[in-house]
Amino acid sequence: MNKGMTGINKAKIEDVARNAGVSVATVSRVMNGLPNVREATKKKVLEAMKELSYAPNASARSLRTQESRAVLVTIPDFTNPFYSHILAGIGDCARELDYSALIVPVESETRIDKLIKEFLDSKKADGAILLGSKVNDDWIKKYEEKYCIVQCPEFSDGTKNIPHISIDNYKAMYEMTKYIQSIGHKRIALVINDNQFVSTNMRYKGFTDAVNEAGYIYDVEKYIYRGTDYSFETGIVAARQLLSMKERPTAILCISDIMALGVMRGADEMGLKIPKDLSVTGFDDIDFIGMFHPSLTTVKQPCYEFGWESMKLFYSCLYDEKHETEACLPYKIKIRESTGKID
Amino acid sequence: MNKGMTGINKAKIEDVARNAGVSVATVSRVMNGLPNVREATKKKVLEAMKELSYAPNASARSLRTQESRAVLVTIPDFTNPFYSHILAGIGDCARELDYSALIVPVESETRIDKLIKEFLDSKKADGAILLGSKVNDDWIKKYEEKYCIVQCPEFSDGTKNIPHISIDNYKAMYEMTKYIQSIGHKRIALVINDNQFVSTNMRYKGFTDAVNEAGYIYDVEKYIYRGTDYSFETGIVAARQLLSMKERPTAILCISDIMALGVMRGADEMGLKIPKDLSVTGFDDIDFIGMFHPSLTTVKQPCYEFGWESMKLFYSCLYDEKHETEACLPYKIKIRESTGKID
DNA sequence: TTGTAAGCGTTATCAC
DNA sequence: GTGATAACGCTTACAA
Repeated sequence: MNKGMTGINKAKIEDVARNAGVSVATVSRVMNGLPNVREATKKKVLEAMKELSYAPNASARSLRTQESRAVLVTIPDFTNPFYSHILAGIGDCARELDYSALIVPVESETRIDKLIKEFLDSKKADGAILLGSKVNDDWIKKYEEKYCIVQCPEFSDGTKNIPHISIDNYKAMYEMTKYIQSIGHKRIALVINDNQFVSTNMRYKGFTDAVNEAGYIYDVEKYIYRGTDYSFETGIVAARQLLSMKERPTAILCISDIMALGVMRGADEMGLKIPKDLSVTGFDDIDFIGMFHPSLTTVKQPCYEFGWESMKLFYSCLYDEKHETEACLPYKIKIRESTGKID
Repeated sequence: MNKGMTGINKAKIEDVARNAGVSVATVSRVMNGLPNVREATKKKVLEAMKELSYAPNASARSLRTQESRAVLVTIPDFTNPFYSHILAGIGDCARELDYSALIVPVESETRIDKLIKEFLDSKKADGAILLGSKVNDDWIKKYEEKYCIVQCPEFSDGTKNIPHISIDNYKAMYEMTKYIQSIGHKRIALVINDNQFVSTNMRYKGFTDAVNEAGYIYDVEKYIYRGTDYSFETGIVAARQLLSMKERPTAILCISDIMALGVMRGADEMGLKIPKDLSVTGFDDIDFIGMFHPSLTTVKQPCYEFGWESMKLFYSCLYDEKHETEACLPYKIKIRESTGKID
């Protein structure tokens, strides 16, 4: 290294000790707020530290204490706005707890697997927060005993006892469906996908239960469109298909906002007005849907809190003897212009 | 710590050495790919490492080598999609170079200042990549000699000699304006803001130079709206004001996509059709503008590459005796539906 | 080609 | 209350 090598003239604990006329042990005690240091001594040390603008060496400390005070965060897709607020929450909370977040983009399960091994075994991080775990990511169990792992806001099926943060996806979708029914809709469609997220399954169940309870439609499945992703294009295609049924739905519920925007576009192409001819709902309440017209009725997920609470839970797992293993955060149904009454 | 404390039974270099029947020095040589190791010895060591699933302790290594192999990345706003691809680029390249990215959200200059001091002085990171530096962030100079700092894609005025990555904002806006003129527009407006980014100033100059050269309007400033941010709302307000002038502009250029979307909304409210009555352009080409109608003509910034190249430049600053101090990446003007000919 | 040993900057266990 | 000093796990002269 060229620069940074300049660390040569950086003050170390020994320098502070000499400058304050005490031993390194005392300096260490002051730094770490340990008891049994006379007030006058403490003051001397603090002054010496300031004078030398001393900063303790993180590696030395980690080596000695066996903790890195860093957390590995694996993120499937940086460009998905859904994760942005989560990262912000993790980042802010980590800072508060004096932890560093090592945020690493990963696309495949095998890569996450390797990454965890690499970062945790080498003690670059004390544990991990995994964003977007798939239902069958059972390999996570391997690490569960050795390390502190938090999953957010998805979690794998075989790891329910591993700490995780989420909302009650079942209840959210159930409630949304009930709301749509309450304003008169009977033929209600669902746009979903075949990914491996636990949230998808839960939302599906919430929807079908609500529909079946109402008893309006006999074959729920006829009104379910399954895409392969959460995309705008999938939404368009879904709308085209669902809206050309002979008995077309009067409401289309989507498991993502982006899909819902696609559905609205598809409906628009077919000359349908929202919400007069069709009600549409999304899921997530991502930032930029505020720029669309009509504004979208959706389920607001507490993304920033997802992040913040994940970090807190992570910390608690590491340091508290007794700690929660999961947290279910409150969501909020946001009723806006894209849904309306049926006469 | 509860877990992670389990590091007790982790293999260390000494264990590998014993297991392979060699000294720790030899194991270290093998690990680091140093020459002068007999092939047979190397094989023995590699086997022992695998058998014990040995992972070198990062802190010990950092302490000894005086390098953390981590880079601090300060990001003003996680939720701004513009930064997402940059982070992805940094993350991927860092991984390639075996570096960790410590991504920290920061809102104020003073906090960045503190953060740099804290992370670099304590050797948590070997240097920093600063996202979104303001023109007058001259405090950065303090660190320039001691540490490797890269700015991207904005940079402060007094630090032009400090490594940075960007596009030629002047040229991009100049070209865009020329294009708009080439399709017949004479009264061209600009929506800008009073932030402290160097890119804003450059785009402003590019615009005014192009307009003045053409000589269509005498008072360029009359057609410039200055907001306080890059927001959708600012775009709406700008449109309302600009479009109610007695000689209203036939084209409105914006320095961000979001603002341009706002302008389109504002124009829509006033009953104007795009591009028949008004041409609109944005800047950035952020992902989700693809979902808007009409599709937006804009300047595509190479965000992922911004990130990737920043990381490469950072690395090069650290390890290459001779290295570039800046990189100007190619942008691309994307002509879509929001701009059209004037008869 | 390989081994020995010093040292990186802390923390923590003893003495005093 | 305070001070020596032995780790923590690695890299790297220097010796062999």
